[in-house]
Amino acid sequence: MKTAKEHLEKFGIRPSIQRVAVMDYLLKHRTHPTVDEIYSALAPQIPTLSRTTVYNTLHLLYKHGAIFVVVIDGITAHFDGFTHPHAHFLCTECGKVYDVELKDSSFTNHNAPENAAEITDAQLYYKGVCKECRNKN
Amino acid sequence: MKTAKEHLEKFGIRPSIQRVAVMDYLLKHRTHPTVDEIYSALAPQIPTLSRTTVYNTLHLLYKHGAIFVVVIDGITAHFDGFTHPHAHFLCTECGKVYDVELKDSSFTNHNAPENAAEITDAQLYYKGVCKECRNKN
DNA sequence: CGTATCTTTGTAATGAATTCAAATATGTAA
DNA sequence: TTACATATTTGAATTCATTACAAAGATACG
Repeated sequence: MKTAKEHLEKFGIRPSIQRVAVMDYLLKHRTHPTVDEIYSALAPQIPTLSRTTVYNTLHLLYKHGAIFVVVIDGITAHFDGFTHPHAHFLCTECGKVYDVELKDSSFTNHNAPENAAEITDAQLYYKGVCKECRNKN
Repeated sequence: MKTAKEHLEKFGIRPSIQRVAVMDYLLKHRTHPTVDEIYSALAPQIPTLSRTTVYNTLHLLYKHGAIFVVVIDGITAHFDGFTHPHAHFLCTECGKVYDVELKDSSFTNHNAPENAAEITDAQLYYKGVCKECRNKN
């Protein structure tokens, strides 16, 4: 696996300590963390870290295509360092966001909006109940 | 076109004045309005109308499958009274949300999440710049 | 008519996200 | 190295969509 620093440089982003830490966290934690989860995890290592920096960094990473932003629950943004085409599944019971492998990823092109001059992002979301939650009841 | 009242009854929702007004607005305005747009449009006709009622009503309609909720810009929810399968396209310049006709709508089944016990919703979002905005520059 | 239930209302609270200006760090040229 | 411009980080204050909640009002049903 490429290091976070290499990742950033690949996307033309200057690798500051904070940026490397955020990128590294996203590469190592495929759990679609929120800003607060990222901030809380990194704050002990970087005591001066500010929430604003986490926001700034995530915006920057997104703008350069280094991460996905997953706004699936309508409340909080989740972040994903895995940028190969894939969909997401939100379990509305436990709130977890799962990756969904695409067996057919050609649909995004087939269905592209006619009145679009440019498409920068395409996301496929599922909502429902995951098997773990269903088995609990 | 079916009336808003008939629509609500079809989905098992009691047609109060406020609910009919919201449903009617969504059926007649295919612009994916926000809560505030709906509230502002209806407040003159229903002077006692509360924003909370609009929220309550939209939640209820969504729960009964009478409308779509489109959270595409990550900030504000947009509402859609047209519930046949279709995708959405957000122009990041003007903020408009467009309907996207699906030429191939079978992808949702093909790509359904493996660890889902139940799927309640599937949404396909595009982001980019619409032709009108591109032509302005 | 009376009571239980459903619906609406408005205020207050929540909390994710943004704004902004000051402080700090980094890169570059002399 | 030093000096200066630029880039980045920080934290406090603010914004604003959404939710919580309890009281008021409307509706259904015996």
